[in-house]
Amino acid sequence: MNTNPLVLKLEQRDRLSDDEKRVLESAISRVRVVEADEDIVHEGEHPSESNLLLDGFAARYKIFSNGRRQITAIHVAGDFVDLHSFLLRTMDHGVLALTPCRIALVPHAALEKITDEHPHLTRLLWLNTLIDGAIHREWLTAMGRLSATAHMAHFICELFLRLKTVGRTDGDTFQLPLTQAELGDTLGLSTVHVNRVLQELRKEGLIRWQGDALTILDWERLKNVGEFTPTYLNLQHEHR
Amino acid sequence: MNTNPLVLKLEQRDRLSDDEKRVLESAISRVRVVEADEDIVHEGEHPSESNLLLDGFAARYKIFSNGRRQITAIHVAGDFVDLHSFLLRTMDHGVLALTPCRIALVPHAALEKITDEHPHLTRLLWLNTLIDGAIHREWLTAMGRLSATAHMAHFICELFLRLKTVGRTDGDTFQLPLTQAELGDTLGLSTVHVNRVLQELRKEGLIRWQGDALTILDWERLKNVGEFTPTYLNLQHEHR
DNA sequence: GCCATGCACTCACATATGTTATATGGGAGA
DNA sequence: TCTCCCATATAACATATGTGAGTGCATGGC
Repeated sequence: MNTNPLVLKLEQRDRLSDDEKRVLESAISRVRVVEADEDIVHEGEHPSESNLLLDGFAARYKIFSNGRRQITAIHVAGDFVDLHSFLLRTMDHGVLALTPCRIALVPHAALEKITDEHPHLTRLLWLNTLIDGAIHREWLTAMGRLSATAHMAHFICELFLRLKTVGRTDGDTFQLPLTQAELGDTLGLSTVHVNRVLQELRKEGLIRWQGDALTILDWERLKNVGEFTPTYLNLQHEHR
Repeated sequence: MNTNPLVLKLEQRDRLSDDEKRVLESAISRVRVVEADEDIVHEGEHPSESNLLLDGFAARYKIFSNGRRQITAIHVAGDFVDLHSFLLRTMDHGVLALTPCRIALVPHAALEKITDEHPHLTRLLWLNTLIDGAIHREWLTAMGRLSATAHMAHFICELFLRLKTVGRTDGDTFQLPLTQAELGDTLGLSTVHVNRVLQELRKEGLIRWQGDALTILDWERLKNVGEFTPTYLNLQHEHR
């Protein structure tokens, strides 16, 4: 199907042949739905298939014994939430559905077959995990060197662009179905401080956020506050 | 050669055939030396070869306009400091030599050939970048949810284990050739606070650090302070 | 129509970490 | 041997962010 958001995402970065699209499509063994607040994959598991998110929002997370939690990635349609488990084998983190999620399952056996027979497609899947890594690095620098406000602005800019490449934005508005507590776990902040920071962005006229709908009111200024440069998202079309 | 530290590193995770070792070896076009404090790769570049670190310490980093810097990875012998540039194309960060570095250059054309002809070896190279990603995630949770002291302890534990897998430790001692300022850029702390935290770890009898030599005096307690669990380093031997 | 629940929001206060400044000491070069 | 320089170390103070507690508003179940 044309609407597979992974295909959309990959086609932003390189050309996919019809044959490759067919191979990707047929690698899917089945589609399932996971309810909000349920784990898509558990930490410590040894899965035999990877999960491709078709619809919904998901988060990779680690928890400490004392209950503290850190979200290390937010995933949207078109993201392979645990493609790495194909080679890493043991999940070093859990993956949580933040909303109801529609998920395509891709058996590791099918992935192995792709790596054996389709070098170019393999490189694109590899690329996919490399972009995850680039995002991790960007988050690291944002956590380490940006103020809480700047970090929040940066996060909003990133999510907007990522959703846009898979056609899930509506003008300057997108769905942000996270609670402030979840946002805190994402940015490494307390819930109270998340709230403070949001008030500030609103007061400055940079964003509106009501219900699930977040609207960017002033992209230029938001980008500046968050010192956001999207190079790391690799949105260029290149032969890979 | 047997001493290629990348081979050592990969063999910790899966079996490498003699043929694969030969292919890896012959993918190297030449070896060069980079002086301490020089860039191995510049941000924004579009390199046509990747750099495999044979000896020395290197760091991936991003800088902001105002001079603030965040180090997103520390690399040691056996690490491919920019294998991802093969597919990402544009460097979204720089790579700095922290000490004099001996580096093997692997042309992207050679990597492309490997992906065309050696699926299993390709998976192992992919795995290599996935481990980088796993380390990024671990750093994210450490930055977001650990105190400065715990974060430092965690970092020391990780570096020790990574050096150990490539045979660069001496008992409980290893070379840590970073200044406190560089450590600060790594952990997202100020230099002053790095110093405070180090005093604390010393006072607690957890580490000794004189010159470049860092000795772990009490592994168990250091591990506990840093809430360190090495799952994410994927040190298990598995078929991949 | 009531209650329980979860979430956004606020306040007062606590503290980890940043900032600026200065002192000390060792190594590299003249 | 004498500087100069850089890194470590410490102190006094500033501030961003965390903590604990509580309010009020929706929403959904019964």
